[in-house]
Amino acid sequence: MVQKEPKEPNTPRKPRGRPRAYDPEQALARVMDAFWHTGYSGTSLDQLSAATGMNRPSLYGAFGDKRALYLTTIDRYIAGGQQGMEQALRYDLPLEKALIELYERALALYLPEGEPARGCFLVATAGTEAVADAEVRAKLGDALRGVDRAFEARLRHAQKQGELDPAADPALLARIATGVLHTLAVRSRAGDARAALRATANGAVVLICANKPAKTRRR
Amino acid sequence: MVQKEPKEPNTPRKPRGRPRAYDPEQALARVMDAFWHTGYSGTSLDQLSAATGMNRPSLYGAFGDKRALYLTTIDRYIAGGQQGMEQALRYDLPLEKALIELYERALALYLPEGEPARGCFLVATAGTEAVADAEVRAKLGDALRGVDRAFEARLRHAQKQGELDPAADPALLARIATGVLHTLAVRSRAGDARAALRATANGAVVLICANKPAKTRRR
DNA sequence: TTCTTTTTGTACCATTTCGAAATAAAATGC
DNA sequence: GCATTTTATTTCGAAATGGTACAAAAAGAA
Repeated sequence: MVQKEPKEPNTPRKPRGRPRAYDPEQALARVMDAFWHTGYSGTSLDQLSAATGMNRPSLYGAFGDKRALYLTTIDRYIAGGQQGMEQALRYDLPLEKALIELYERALALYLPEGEPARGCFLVATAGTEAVADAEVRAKLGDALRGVDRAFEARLRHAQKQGELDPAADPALLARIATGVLHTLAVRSRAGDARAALRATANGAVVLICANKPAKTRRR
Repeated sequence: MVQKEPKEPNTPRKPRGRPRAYDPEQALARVMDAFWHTGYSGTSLDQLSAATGMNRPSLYGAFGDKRALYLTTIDRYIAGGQQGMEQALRYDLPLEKALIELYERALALYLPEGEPARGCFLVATAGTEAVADAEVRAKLGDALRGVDRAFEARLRHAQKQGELDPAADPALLARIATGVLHTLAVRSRAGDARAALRATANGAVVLICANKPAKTRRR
């Protein structure tokens, strides 16, 4: 299943049959963009075909039917999101800076330069399908909990570093922090400007970090 | 266009032709439920027909095409939401109680007893269509700003009452408060349990109301 | 009763959509 | 060169979808 690139000096053996004319990774990215734009139900196989340059049978052969293709893009997005969060939630910076960095990256993802605002792929597409599709719902739930956990770990770290009141509840603050991502996701798709979203995020960061240790707290 | 009910002693004149076999209000409610469940693109006219008991031509005659019907349900939801917020954001209660009351009502809406969780109609359906449909996007944006304004007005009131630090930023706190609704909307569709959502909401209320006036703040 | 008005219900149509079969093409291994 | 393997392209077909035409039905008006 996994295909080594010819770049790799390992297993330079070429596969047997006709080489594929597309890059699966790139095709998946295009598919994801299409779903991102018009949602799962709102995107036809023809649109996916046009977006990838592959025709329908190739699409089908490579990734299975429409739903399987969608589930694959979900996994892809979740994997990328986890990686992005790890990179953004800088443990070597003060909590406040790290959170601001993360939200800044989220905004870059939700509002790509020059393109229409698209928000969060999961919130915008999986959120819609989640009620009628248990598997999508499960993936969405797992992803959300993963984000919560990443925030919580970072907040616990800050708490140990003395940046956060020992009495603060990292699990709760984490869910709030995730919630800020959700509202950014929703609002960006609703047409809110980048500056407004940034102001909301920055304000939320102040609020989350306001649980300073008692010493520093008094004004 | 507007039809007086025979209940009204005013204009008891019955309309001219064959009486309609459905109640438009109830039909719209059923249509909204259907869209709520599977989204705009994911819901076919046949499903709407089945949900309302009306056949397609009647649906078309009464509300126009599918998109017009959807836009009507959006307006309906927004109107109901505004009314619900006014009722929930009790000005006669302490801010904290009022916010908890509001989130409790939101949860009742997002997780109806005995039925599958459905979240917020706008976030779940309009959010998906918003990128490709400017009119939906505009309605969604207006609705979000309306919620923000309602929260902000309530927070300003609390500030005047001395419940909130005069230095607090009601506009910002309002956007956070709306954001809590957004995360409840997303998480409920992702399958989160009511208790977990309630805990998140209550915790957020504490955070929002933490901007107590200086006198009360110490501790 | 008969006519008019409005809604309903059946049937229909054009298009889209998803999927699959069949065939052609491009590469490797022998 | 020929067989084999894998992918690409064309084509087809069944079902679903959104929308509409038209006659029957149910009411009031004349």
